[in-house]
Amino acid sequence: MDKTFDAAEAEARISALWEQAGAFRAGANASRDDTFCIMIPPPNVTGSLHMGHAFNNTLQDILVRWHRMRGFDTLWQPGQDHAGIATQMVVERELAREGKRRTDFTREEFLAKVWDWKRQSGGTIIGQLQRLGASCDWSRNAFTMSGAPGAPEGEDGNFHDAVIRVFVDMFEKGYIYRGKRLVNWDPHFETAISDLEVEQVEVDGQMWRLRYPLADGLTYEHPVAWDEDGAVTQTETRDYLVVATTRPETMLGDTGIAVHPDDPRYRHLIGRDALLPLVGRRLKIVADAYADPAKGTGAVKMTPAHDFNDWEVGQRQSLRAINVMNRRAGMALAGNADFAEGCDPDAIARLVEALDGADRYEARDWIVQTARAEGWLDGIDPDRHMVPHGDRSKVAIEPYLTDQWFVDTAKIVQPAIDAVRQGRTRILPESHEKVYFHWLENIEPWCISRQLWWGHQIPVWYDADGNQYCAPTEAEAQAQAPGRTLTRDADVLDTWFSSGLWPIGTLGWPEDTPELRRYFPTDVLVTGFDIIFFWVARMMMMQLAVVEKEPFHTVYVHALVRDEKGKKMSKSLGNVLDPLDLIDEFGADAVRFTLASMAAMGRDLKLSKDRVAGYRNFTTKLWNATRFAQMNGVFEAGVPQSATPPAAAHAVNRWIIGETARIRAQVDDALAAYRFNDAANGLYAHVWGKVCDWYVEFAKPLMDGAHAAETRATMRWVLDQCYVLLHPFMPFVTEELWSLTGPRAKLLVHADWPKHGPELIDAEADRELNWVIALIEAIRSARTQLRVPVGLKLHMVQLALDDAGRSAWARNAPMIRRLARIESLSEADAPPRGAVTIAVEGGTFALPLDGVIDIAAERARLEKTVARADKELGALRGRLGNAKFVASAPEEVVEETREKAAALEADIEKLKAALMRISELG
RNA sequence: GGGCGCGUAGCUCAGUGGUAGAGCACUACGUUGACAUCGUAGGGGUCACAAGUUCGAACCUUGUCGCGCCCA
Repeated sequence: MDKTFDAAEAEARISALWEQAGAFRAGANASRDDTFCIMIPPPNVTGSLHMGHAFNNTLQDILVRWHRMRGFDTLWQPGQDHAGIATQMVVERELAREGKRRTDFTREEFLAKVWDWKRQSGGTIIGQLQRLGASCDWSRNAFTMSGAPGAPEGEDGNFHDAVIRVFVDMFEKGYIYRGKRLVNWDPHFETAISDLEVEQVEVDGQMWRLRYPLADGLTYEHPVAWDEDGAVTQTETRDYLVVATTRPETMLGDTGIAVHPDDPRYRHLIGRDALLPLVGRRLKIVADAYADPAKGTGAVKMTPAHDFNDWEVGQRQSLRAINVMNRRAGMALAGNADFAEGCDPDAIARLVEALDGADRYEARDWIVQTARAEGWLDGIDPDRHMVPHGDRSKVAIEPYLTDQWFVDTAKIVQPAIDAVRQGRTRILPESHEKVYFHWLENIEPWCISRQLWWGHQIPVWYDADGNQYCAPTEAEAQAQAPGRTLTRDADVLDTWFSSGLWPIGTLGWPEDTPELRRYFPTDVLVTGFDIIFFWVARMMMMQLAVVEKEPFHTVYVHALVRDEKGKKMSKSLGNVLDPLDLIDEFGADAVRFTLASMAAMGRDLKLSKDRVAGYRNFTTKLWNATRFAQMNGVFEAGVPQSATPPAAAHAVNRWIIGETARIRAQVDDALAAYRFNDAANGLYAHVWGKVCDWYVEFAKPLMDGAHAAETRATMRWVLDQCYVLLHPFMPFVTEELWSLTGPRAKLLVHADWPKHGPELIDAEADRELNWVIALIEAIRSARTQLRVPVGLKLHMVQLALDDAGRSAWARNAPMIRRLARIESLSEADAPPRGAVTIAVEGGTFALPLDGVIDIAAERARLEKTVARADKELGALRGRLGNAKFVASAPEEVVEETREKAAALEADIEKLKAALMRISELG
């Protein structure tokens, strides 16, 4: 064996080995009826692996490998999401390089280009997940557009069928409708997007105050001076209202002005009119509590077609909604009958001339300048406010009035709420349940139509009268409309509509496949909280609406590796951490182990490269423990290799066997509770802190002599257990070590997970080895502090020792002597002159160092130790002296405290005696 | 404005009532039958602050300060 594990060389080879063996196939290694199924959160087909993916998939892989090794019939279903906008964007960008636009092609031609792109670049993330070691059943890789019309060969799954079936099903149940509503319109992609795809961005903008004249000679009194108590002392008469807006360009669509019904300034104006500057449209002044008298002038202009709040007010107050924009957020004025209605034709002509087709921001400038020139600009205030932006396009979203398809979420939300409320699906950590409930209980209709080409085209046809025919195929739609000419709705469905069906769609639904019967409902969903609404809640609603079952019993919501762009990371590290770079540098095992060890529930993780390096060192440590074993004949043919531990006689061997049983239970408990960090950290402490630091050292002197055979057998078993238990976390190095350490019936990926329990723990061996370790540590500590040369072997005197100590010494003397560098031991009643005292449970030893040690240093050492012990004893006695403590604390706590105090007292006594002696010397 | 969360060693973080831990970093020493990607020993924290509950609080309650995220 080399001195280190060559991850770069081994990982590809081992990946290929697993793949060849079909090790990840659904049901591989199954030895029982229980199934375990995880659906991968499908990454975008445009995506490449970032830290969030690495984290998410590491956790899934740990669960999957753990279950597979335990014999569950396991399926980890992989796949990608077609990512409508993102993918169309990527392909359009490529076309733009050739100076072409999407609209230069027919829809079919364009879609063929998207499929081409998908074939060439869409598999990137699969290869990256494989580098991470993700043990998905890649033979079942799914895609949310598979089977769509125009899909090339090799994309012939039936996901499209599932999506269309669900749409038709939900349409027929009345869960889906088409309606004219305000939607979030992305003027860059020229499509509607859902609320969730909108980001609020705070921008420094301005608030423009505009004067709208009152019609018919109306006036009102506007306060201009106040007294100390805020009462108005002076007013001025105005024949105009001042309204404030951050978006002057929308004023062309104004159809009213809202004032608060109780606002005394305006009460007499309610029901009367103001006049819209520029065009002279009469604006009804309406009373609506939406207008806040304390904000601005208390009069708010209403633009129902271009603002969500105004739309609500408009609905209540029967205001017209006039759309003055086109799909690109330019002004749409020419031939706009709604806009022209009731306005002065000359004014309309002027505006068409000046603004028709102008971009919204140009229109804003023109309107502000004109207002200033014409004297109705009242003023400008700087204003910091939130502006909605498209999460993909990064341009400001327009509330836009169009016909769109909606899921009437109110009708399907309740079962999704009940499922979690009643515990059929559990969300971990629980704090996220609140978020889930809050969103679902306040759910808005879900806009599912997108004005894109890449996606599942809506299965609805219209006749000349606009009647809707919803059916899975054109023929079936036609059958509903005999003799009529039908045209299909051009829009496609929101990508999340299809990924909402991921659990059933990937398993073959609507067909009744064996996989669907076997693996659905699935078990656990592992995902980041950023898509609880996008995906988790919608999957819950849709699965319940379609197949009336919860798609999974547990949702494990992990924290985010924040700042993908590295803002926070750059502070400490100076750059972004790319998981693939990290894998190149440290190996996939180290990256995975790092992520697992930091996966404390509900807390973000900030990765540091040092930490990854530390876990790379951990793989080396395990590697070298194996290397030691190999050099000492542990893997020779004569040494039994077994899943059950050898019947060992020596306490050292019995002890480490018990420790192994402990860590196995600890790992299982931690994983069952999704405490990945506890499992990983426990394994780290076991392998490094127990096996390498102590057991391997203890074993060295045992490699010859009476216990040689059982020690080799024990070490073989203990290391095997390390490989098995670590495998879900570090699959590559463990698989490699498994193959290097003897002929094996199966790959490690399919090795049996141990079931051993507390019966392997030998309490006596445990006590004995803990005593031995404490003694060695005490001697080492004393030696270092007294600057005894490391290489110097010392004689030691046993002053007093109880029976347990004596037999522990007898059995473990070679280990103690070796690790503490003790040459010989003699007994005496009193310590020799100038000796250093070593106090352990049940006894005292002395190291005669007259002439070798610094008396003052030893006195300082003892004083420090005594002071520390005294302080602790004081605290313990304080507690024991408190009658209330003894009365109210649990008995075992009191008893434990008493024992601790007694042990400390004994220690202190010994140390003080030693201190007396040393003081006499100097 | 509402909600959630965080503030523990120099750094990154564990720790859900019994008196504080890990890794890294740091200091000293070190070629002891695998490992310097290592070993041994060590230094370092009034657990943000304040009040309360309790025999006992990093942990529970309330408030304050600071920070982050989500939603309006």
